[in-house]
Amino acid sequence: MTDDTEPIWLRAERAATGRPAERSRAEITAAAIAVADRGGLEAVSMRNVADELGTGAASLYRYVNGRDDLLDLMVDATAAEPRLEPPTGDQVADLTAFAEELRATMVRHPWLPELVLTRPSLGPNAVAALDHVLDVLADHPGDGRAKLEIFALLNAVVATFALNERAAADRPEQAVAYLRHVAATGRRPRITALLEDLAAPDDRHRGDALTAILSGLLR
Amino acid sequence: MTDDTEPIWLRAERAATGRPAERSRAEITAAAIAVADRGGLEAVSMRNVADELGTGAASLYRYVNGRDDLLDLMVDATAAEPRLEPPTGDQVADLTAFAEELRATMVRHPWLPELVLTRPSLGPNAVAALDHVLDVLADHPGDGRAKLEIFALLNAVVATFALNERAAADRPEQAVAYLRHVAATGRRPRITALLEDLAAPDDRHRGDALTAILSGLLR
DNA sequence: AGACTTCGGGAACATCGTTCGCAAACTCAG
DNA sequence: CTGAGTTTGCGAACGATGTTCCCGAAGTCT
Repeated sequence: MTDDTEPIWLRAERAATGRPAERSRAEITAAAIAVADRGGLEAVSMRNVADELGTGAASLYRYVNGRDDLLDLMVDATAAEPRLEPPTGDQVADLTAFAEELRATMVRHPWLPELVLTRPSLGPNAVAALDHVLDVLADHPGDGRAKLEIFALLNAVVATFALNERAAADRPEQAVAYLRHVAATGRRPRITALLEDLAAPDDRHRGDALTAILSGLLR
Repeated sequence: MTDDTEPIWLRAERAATGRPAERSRAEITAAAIAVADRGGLEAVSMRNVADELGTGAASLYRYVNGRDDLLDLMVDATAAEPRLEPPTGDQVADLTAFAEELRATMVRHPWLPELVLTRPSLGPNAVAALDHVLDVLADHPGDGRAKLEIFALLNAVVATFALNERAAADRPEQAVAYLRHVAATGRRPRITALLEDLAAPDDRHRGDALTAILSGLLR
């Protein structure tokens, strides 16, 4: 019997003896991701995922300790999607390239930013990505703690951008509705000016902010 | 009848006519925060909050469109806690001071980081905080879009730190359990080295990373 | 005083995560 | 080949959740 308090990555997938399992963790993860891609995070219920697989909901508990495990598996599965190019020597450029891969993954899976931000857990694929970032930062002075911090912040910043971008795209008026009301009161001139800037066309290209952040962090 | 698609801040609180309400939005928000402070976010159910107030669960829907509204109210209520000191001229220092106030608020309300990260919404108190940041950045070149970005990132970074800090404090072994296993395989020397650095005592003082980020962003 | 409107909240509904228990499917020792 | 042992699949059930309905109670306004 495997310890239930261990992360799922350390629990044995199948038993050597007894009736063989009909499915694998990977299949279940893929089904969960399919459901999420189609209906968002809230659609990822045990019953929905089971339906996607054509099984009963209770069967999932043979592969996973609960819904949380499922979410962890989903996150780590997507962590395999970014292409990890060999370091070029330009640390900031390498990291922004990785960040762009991350962003593309999050566009492909709109439910991902929320999970990444809420659920800090490192699975095998996330460790591979971390290893890649450590590779890029090999020549960088500073201990592992600082580099781990950079990795965490890179993920968080990209996820935050992705989340905000999506919110602005899905409900454009809702996002600024209250700001507009505040501006209308005339009591906060700085907010009013801000709204005028938001109305202007966006000529900045994405990634500027991230480059600035990374430049600061790498000192 | 107020439009249900509007953010809650634009919906009238009480009706002018008819039976007067026995409670206020503020009371309900305070009850929800009390429940969350005591039992975490998942304890914030309509029934629990109603119990805290001594009312029925269905009554809450007279004040709020649903649980999501309640969460928005909670977030904005905490946005009033940070003290907003007048700008000194040192932008980075002023922003890190604000960030420290934010962090303290999140320590007081451990459920807050998750909401801040997941739910980008600006209520009256959040707008006041934004206004303060705009005040600090008054002399800064760059349009409102960039400043709004700085505000969003400031919140996100502080919340990310708070979340990770809490996870590390609550389940210290769980966080690195899998990393330790990866190191034990010997197949990822960079991860092994990272773990050794993590074992060493932490001599960096908090806020270094944020200062670096802000310096980069403010160029 | 009567029409009107809002509020409080018990009851009910759909859905959720999860547990239980048992029949079926398989491995392995003898 | 057999039977003991182990694991899997999963229908049924439990408790908790968010939310809606409905109606009596409690006010305001003409």
